[in-house]
Amino acid sequence: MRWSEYFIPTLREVPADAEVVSHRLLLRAGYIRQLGAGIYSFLPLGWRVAQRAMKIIREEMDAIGGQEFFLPALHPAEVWKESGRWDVMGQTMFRLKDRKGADLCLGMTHEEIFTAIARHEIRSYKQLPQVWYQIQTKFRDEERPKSGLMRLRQFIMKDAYTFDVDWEGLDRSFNHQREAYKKIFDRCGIKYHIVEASSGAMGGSESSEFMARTNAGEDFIAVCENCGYAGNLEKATSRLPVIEDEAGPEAPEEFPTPGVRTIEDLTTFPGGASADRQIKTLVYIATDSLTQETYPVLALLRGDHQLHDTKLADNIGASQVRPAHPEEIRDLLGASAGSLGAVKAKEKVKTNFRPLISPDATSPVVRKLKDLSRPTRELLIVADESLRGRRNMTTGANRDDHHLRGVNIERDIKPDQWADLRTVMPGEACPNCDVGTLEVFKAMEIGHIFKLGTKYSDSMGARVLTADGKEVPVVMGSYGIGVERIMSAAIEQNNDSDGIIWPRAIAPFDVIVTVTNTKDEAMREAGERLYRELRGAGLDVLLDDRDERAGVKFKDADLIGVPLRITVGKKMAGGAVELFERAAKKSEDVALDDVVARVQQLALSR
RNA sequence: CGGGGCGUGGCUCAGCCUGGUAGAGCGUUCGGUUCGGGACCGAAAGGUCGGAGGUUCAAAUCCUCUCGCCCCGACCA
Repeated sequence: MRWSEYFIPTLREVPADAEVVSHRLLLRAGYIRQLGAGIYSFLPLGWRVAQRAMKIIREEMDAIGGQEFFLPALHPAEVWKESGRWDVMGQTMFRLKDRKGADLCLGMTHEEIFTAIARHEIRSYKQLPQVWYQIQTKFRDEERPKSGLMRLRQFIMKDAYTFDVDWEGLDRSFNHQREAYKKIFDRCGIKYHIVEASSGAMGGSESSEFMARTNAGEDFIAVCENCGYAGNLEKATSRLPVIEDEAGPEAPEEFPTPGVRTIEDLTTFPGGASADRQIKTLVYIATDSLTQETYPVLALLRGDHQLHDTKLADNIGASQVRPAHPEEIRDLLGASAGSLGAVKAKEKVKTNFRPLISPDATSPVVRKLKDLSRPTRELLIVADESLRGRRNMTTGANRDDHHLRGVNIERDIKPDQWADLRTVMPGEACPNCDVGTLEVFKAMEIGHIFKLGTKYSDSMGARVLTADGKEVPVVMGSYGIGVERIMSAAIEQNNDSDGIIWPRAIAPFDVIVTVTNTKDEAMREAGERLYRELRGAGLDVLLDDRDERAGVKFKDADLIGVPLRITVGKKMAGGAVELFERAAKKSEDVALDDVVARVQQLALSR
């Protein structure tokens, strides 16, 4: 392309709304423009990058036997009602009605649609496995779209689905996808970690996220620098030193602790205890993911540990959990936060305890309409694994300004459930190897692969006959990659104060030829010749033939981030041009006749 | 949805508190000088001050409502 004819509206000034680097640079370099919150237009440069990323994805999907489909983005409600997700997806789903008043939605993912095809057409194990994928626009009414292309309401996703006759087949399919994902992100020049993750609303047994390290990310992951263990903080664990407790008294002893409200207060209170010898008691209100009942939960942790509420929700089978309000706590246990404990807590709970209800499930706003809320199930007590076997601990007495010492967890509390509830902290020991410690940092989810199992085939009736004639639900997997997130992550990880530094494979052009002075006949002709020859060699070339000052062209070239720049300028006198590598900031002089070979050598090493 | 912020030429912003002729820089156009890291001089075009209503002799400015966008939180395959 000739820059003089190509639409690349670069911006000298930083758009006010752009916060993160990738957003700023995509706007400034003329790749995208915003249409609304979380809705962006790709400009020609941006669309080139997206297409390059999609090409890589297609190649790797096809390489593992993937077959590309193209499914509708507009879905009748029926399929979603069948799987049960019409209700589960809540406000995040864009919903609309047609002229007849029928419910429709815009697809936020396509498990239902692919499953609907599979159940009609696939009857026998002989037709399996199948690997189906598409690259499609998805719609999600995010409550808070943000950070440019990182959290969008409309975005492009590659979603793949595998169908197998059994779980062993799923394991194989899952691994194929996993390997393909590695190749895709490697080729896109993105550094990432594969982490265990919570499968959330997708359902299923196991999932791995591909996380690109960047401070613009929204997730935290823990990574062992020694063995490579990595986990989303929703799942990550660590190894703690064992604590040996003294035996302590026969039974808990209550003692007055006037003014003590926090773990910290109690560590300094005479007769108190260090934080790791305290039991922290947190009151949560959980919503059961199946029955939608709400009920109170006591989450027990060591005093110096932090609860991770996704872990709590996952472990107790809740669709959501929220901290109880002060009046709920008092209502439930008869004391205020600061004096709470689980010893004999169940005896204290009034049978008519009712949580406050919120106007809708996702709203943190709670109305005082207790009379309308339903009576709840019994109190559930869940204790973090790190408390197992602990004794002679100190905790609240469920009486304001009083605590208990000498508490033996198994003897005095008998939790209903043990679970991993605590948030991993940086510097803790790796759970997977003997020597490593964990680092915790921010990352962006660029891909997610799930073993769905039979969740959708069960609910939607996708069954096949096995070799021995039995009818079984198809075992499914689902695998997503966010195309825009590849772009964002690549930029977040590869930029400098001058602009974007594209990894070669997804750069909009392989090389830019900058003619410093287009009024100079010799320079212009050399530029034209290189443009012709480089394209002839199969390269994507951008010729900067604008009538602009050299400085402007250099700035723009750096900003849009093309990996190689050929400067046709004053060195033409000696028959040479300058070859500049954007990433390394290195330049070399190359004779005009050698340019094509040299560029090919550099550009095709991608 | 809770909290905060912002809507003024294409972009970045000032003006608003204390009501009285709508401004600057960048960009754009034209002329000239310059020409390898976002040049300089001169001239010009370009604005329903997000929208509606109200107060007032008079509203970008004060009040009410509303729409949009951004940030933090909550939430999120």
